[in-house]
Amino acid sequence: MTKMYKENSLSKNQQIIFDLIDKSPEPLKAYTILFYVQKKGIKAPPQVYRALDKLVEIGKIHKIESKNAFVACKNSNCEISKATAFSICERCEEVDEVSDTKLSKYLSKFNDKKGMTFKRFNLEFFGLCKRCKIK
Amino acid sequence: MTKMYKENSLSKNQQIIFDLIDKSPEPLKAYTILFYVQKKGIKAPPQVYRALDKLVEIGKIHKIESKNAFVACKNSNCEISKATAFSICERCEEVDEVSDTKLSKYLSKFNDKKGMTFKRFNLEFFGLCKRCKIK
DNA sequence: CTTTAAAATGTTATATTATTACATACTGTT
DNA sequence: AACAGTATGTAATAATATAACATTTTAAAG
Repeated sequence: MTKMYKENSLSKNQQIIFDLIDKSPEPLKAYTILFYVQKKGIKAPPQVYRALDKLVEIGKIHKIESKNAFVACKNSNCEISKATAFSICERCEEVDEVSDTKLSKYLSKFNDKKGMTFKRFNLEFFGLCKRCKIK
Repeated sequence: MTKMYKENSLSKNQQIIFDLIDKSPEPLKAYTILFYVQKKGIKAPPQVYRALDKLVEIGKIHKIESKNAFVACKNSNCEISKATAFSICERCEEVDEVSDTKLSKYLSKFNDKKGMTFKRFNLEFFGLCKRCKIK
């Protein structure tokens, strides 16, 4: 019959790359990740991209599309990357995941006029963070 | 004094590239654009990217971040690219600009908890379009 | 404990997307 | 005519991402 595979644990490369992203205070790009994990034996881009793809798929990380960079998911409530929202400071480049249940519900229920059925959305807000506003 | 420059007309390259994008039924990528405009004398990537940057800046086109592709703005009411929303079919790749005043207002007024001031947002919905749902 | 399908890995090469840097020309105001 | 801002042309290269193929690991099922 169809086999069941474990869903919780990460593979070696996935774990290495997730740990790095999770510890990072800022979004990491694929080649920055590659640079840092070379000492751990991950030597080539496909290894990085494969792990990233998988981590995105299972919702452990998100891709910030406007920056081609990746952050760990801090919410447990963005159900497997179906509903993501980020705030991005245009000056200091700080990125935060916006977790607002109302917003998330509002967008998840949104139906467009042309009859599309939405499975997923990604929202990116741009502006100035608290600190950068002052300066 | 500070000079005033014209704000309405596009330069030659900008016009060529805008026309191409505007006529296209689908988002166009930079190198696809480059291919099509070579017969008009635009030969190198920087020429394309510069025109694209400018057209985005003045709100004549938008970038679909998840696809690295560009579409013409069909709304006159997304005030200079400050508030953009798109629906993207995951099967046929069709992209439409979502113009929903309520949604736009809701998101423009959204304030996050960390005190950021938002100037702009981009929202991308993914799912299946009407036609692809049937198949 | 062996077989097996799925998942993950390793590796080389290459494709795609985007920018730097610098020289030149055009545009419209003063 | 002088100028400042904008746009253009061009070559080179940087940054991001995938294709293709061989091999190995994982863990469920027999």
